[in-house]
Amino acid sequence: MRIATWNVNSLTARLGRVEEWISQAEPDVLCLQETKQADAAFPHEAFTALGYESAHFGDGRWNGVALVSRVGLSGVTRGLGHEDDDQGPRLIGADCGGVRVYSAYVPNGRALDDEHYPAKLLWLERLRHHLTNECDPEQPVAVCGDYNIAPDDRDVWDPKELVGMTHVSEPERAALADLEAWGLVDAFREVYPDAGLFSWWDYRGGSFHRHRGMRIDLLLVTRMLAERTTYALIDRNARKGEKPSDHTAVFIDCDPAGG
DNA sequence: ATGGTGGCCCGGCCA
Repeated sequence: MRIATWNVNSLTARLGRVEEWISQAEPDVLCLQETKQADAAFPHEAFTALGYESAHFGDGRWNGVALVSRVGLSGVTRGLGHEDDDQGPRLIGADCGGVRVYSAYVPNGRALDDEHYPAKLLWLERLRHHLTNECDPEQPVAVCGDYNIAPDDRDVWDPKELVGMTHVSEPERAALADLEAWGLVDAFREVYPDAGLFSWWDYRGGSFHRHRGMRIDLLLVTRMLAERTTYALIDRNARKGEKPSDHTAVFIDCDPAGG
């Protein structure tokens, strides 16, 4: 079972690239972030034509997350299930082929002294509570998306340039560690220990060609799913060519039913 | 050098 995640930075602008990538990579489940669409604008029929079901959670200009699956899609939940979930449509979950899959778009903290920074930490804490309430860490669960956190210094082009900035701060990394303490594993990192493997590159200043990026798009999976993961890839090709997103697609291959 | 690129939708916000 191939599970992929991709922050597409507007699905309206990226639909052609997404259709092309699905046809070529053939994911079983694709988690999308930053669709920047209202539910009524989401192109379900484009995915139907490729043999996929889809579910979306979005309200217009900002944020927006979706699940696209060819192995079933049921039990859809939208949001954090918290009455003060006021940071926009950033989480959608569903049962896909025996795995509870979530597409998550973690808020960007902007800067350590910005009000959005504690809001980001709060959102991550609410995500952990939501998972605790809704899921069993002994079952196959995959929480995939744009975390806007580089888990450690291997995941940024130059840690020295990022001291004091968001995405690398100790509290953000501690929030990620809290999710891992609940029972999640960074599946890509289990396969590749190398530094310099990135999933996002700024549009500005030729960052992609200069290898100035970060690995902030993560597939966090429960232990049993991590143990059944056979392959992982950051598909850099999706960051190349005409009108790319600033993120590329990342996927794992796993066998949730097998050993 | 306090910029730069790209998406929203057309001035300014957001990443």
